Amino acid sequence: MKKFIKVMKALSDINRVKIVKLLQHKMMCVCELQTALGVAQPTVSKHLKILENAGLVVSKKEGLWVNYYLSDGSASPYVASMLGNLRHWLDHDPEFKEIIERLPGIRRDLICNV
Amino acid sequence: MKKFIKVMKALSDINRVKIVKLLQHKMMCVCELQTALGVAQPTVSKHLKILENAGLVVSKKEGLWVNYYLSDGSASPYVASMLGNLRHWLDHDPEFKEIIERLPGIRRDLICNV
DNA sequence: AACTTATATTCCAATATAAGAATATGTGGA
DNA sequence: TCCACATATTCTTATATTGGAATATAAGTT
Repeated sequence: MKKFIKVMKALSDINRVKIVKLLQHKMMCVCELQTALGVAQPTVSKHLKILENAGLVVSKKEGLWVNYYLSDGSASPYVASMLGNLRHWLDHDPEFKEIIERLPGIRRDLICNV
Repeated sequence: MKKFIKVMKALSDINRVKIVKLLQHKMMCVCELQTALGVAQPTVSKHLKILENAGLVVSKKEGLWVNYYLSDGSASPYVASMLGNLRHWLDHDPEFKEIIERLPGIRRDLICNV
């Protein structure tokens, strides 16, 4: 029960849903997500923590960066189902398409001082 | 987008999920739901409004009572999918089983002064 | 070790949510 | 019309959530 509510809450925020949709295209670090969403860095970190806690995303520390990926859904059937559905849901939503179109230009080697 | 978030938010509260699970068994009026959940009547009414607004339940006024039913899912694919999944999800959750077991004894002719 | 950079955490303010008490609304019956 | 009842709404309070500024942490570089 708690698990289910956690997943629902995690997907109740537009920025977190945007993160999920973004991660469908490629793994991303915090600063890339920050640029894509246009919010402060701590805000992104906190949203990611909520998503990770719900089992929707996983993180892998790689050097200075922390890369975030969509989870494989093994956390729970709720996660698996929602990630599956979200693979096509909202694809035609203008609010998303705009971000996804900008996505190719959002690269850490342009944002950060690699 | 707004529609999706609305459905997620509606299902982010344990009492509202309980209402959905209860309505899977039979249509219910507010006072029956109130008894099943053990909360104040206005609380139930407000939760029902949120669920109805998300398209998850529908209400039909019948005399003095307002009966609530699960919606047919036509409101959106999100509603259809979530209602479909919730038909089996959480069935074995102890917090739910307890309520569902009490359900046969919760009848408006015993609660209200018909 | 000192410095830089990416990310996480803490703290605070603004806003949203949830709950119940009190009240309003609407319907049926006397 | 007046009353009783089921439900909805309003109001208030307590709590949760969101966001950003400031700060802390961790890793790489020199």
